[in-house]
Amino acid sequence: MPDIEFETVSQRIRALFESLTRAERQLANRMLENYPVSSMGSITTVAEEAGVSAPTVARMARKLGFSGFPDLQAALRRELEAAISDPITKHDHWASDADTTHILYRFTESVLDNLRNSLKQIDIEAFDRTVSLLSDRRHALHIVGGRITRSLADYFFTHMQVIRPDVTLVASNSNSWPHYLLNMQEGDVLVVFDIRRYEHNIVRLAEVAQSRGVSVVLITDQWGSPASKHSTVTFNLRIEVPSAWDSSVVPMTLVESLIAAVQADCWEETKARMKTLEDLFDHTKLFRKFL
Amino acid sequence: MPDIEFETVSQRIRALFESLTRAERQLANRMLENYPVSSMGSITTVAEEAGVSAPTVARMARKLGFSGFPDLQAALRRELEAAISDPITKHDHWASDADTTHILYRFTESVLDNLRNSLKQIDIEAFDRTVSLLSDRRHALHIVGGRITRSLADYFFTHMQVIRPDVTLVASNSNSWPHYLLNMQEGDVLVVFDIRRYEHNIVRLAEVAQSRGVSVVLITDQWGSPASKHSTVTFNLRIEVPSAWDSSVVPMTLVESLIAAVQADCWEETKARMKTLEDLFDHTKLFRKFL
DNA sequence: ACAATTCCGAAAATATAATTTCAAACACGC
DNA sequence: GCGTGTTTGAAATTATATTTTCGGAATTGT
Repeated sequence: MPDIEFETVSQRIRALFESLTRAERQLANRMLENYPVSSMGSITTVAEEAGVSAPTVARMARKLGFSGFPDLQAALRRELEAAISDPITKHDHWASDADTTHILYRFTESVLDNLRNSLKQIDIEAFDRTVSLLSDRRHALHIVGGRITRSLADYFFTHMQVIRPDVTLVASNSNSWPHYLLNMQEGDVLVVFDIRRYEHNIVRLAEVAQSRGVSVVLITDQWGSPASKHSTVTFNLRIEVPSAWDSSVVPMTLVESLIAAVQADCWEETKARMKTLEDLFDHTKLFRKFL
Repeated sequence: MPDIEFETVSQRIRALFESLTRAERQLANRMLENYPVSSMGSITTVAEEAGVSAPTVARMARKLGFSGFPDLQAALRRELEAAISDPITKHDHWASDADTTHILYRFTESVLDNLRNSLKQIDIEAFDRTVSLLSDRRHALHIVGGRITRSLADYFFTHMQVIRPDVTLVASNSNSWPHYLLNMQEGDVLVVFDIRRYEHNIVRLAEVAQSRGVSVVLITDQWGSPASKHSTVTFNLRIEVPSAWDSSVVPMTLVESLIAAVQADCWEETKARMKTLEDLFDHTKLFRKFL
């Protein structure tokens, strides 16, 4: 039986997380996922599902302050019973307590909404077409973002650079754009990020690029950047959140999905490139491996 | 395993109720009361709580079509898992049925899962504490990221820079870190992004910073960067997705939530700063307004 | 009321779960 | 790199849970 009665097991796991070892953290993560049902089976089952050994589970139970695994389970059952019989069960579950008004909760709800609404509107055709454009190593890829979207462009660039050769990040300072345009060939691809407070220069860049035979992929918001007049494919994403700024979460999700899809398309080459990259890192000792 | 797959245990109990004997009915009633948690303990406990003997419970499990009591329990766990996760998951069929195997769908589902699982684990206290740290204009704020998280750090920096003065983005090239450390005062705040393939240098940076009296806020993954030993607050976020890389969507959501919260805290000052920023943009015509 | 039948739980037998032990693997400081 | 302390799971051990057996109690039909 635990010393401190009013804590839930999940709270305790989170409190002790830092002091847990690798295998224990792996278990902790599994336990918190689908909590608490994922810990309701036998110690063997729980261990297997978390990918650790039974003794690890037993040790964990002790660390959490229980006399053993069965004791922990009993606590979980009591919690579950309380939670289920509680009329306020409707409570969207992941909001542990009465905090539905907390900014973190409202913000996340809003992001979840945006994700669902944006993604269901995306034309799979358009997505696949974009993936082919990005996978085509015969043509160079250029990426550009604006004041805020610069980071997204940078993120996209960092990954694409590993996946394939001939990837350029266009500096966000528009003075040097003519130089970049000079290097864009017919058939090249330009990925443009432009969300509201649309930037005039970016629109012009897209226009010029397209006029020179470059395929323009535009990632913009639900209202649409004027650059869409000059784009081959356009993605309109939801970006509104309870904040003074817009959210880049949905655009980032799209970017990562594209990365995942392109990477799958070019897997053989990407694998080789990643291997080389690893070697380079090892060699230059830029960072050490952990875990 | 039951013959008929689509029935719930409770439905089966009710269907067979008439054919049950006295002791069995007593047990059945207890099982349906506080269903299904009341049947989650050991057979002995369940029997005791229902006021019947263990063999009765075992026989009951067979009557209900299971191979034994453990089999029944497994079925209950599956039911419970489905019942608990469904209301949250709301598989909104936002995809046109056929495409549930498409990478875009799978990726987004995975992101949604990560969001729900990460956010429900965040300690609201820790979040609020971080917001106070970030809102405190008496102390400078430093931000640092690694190879991949650099973009995130940059994104965070871009926004915080507008909200408040004294914000520094620490260059990701570790050669210059001593210079940055030199400028960190006791009481300053350092926000560190470090997700897996943890970077040794970053861990050291956190260590040195903390030893010099700097509050370290660490944003890491579910396994936890070693830097957490040197941090004041740690956020463990889920980053696994069906891709060769990890996802930064959840970290970005946290970053944006923090931005929104800090901005609300410092609203008067932020509003003034945003106004000034607008004027500066107008003046230098760095970009033109649309909409 | 009294067999015949079914039901039920104590106790034994069996199966499974939980814990402990311990040696190999690992991370970490020097 | 090299030794030291920690972590970890396989295997052995112990504890517990589950099932089976079986005789007495309850129920039913006549």
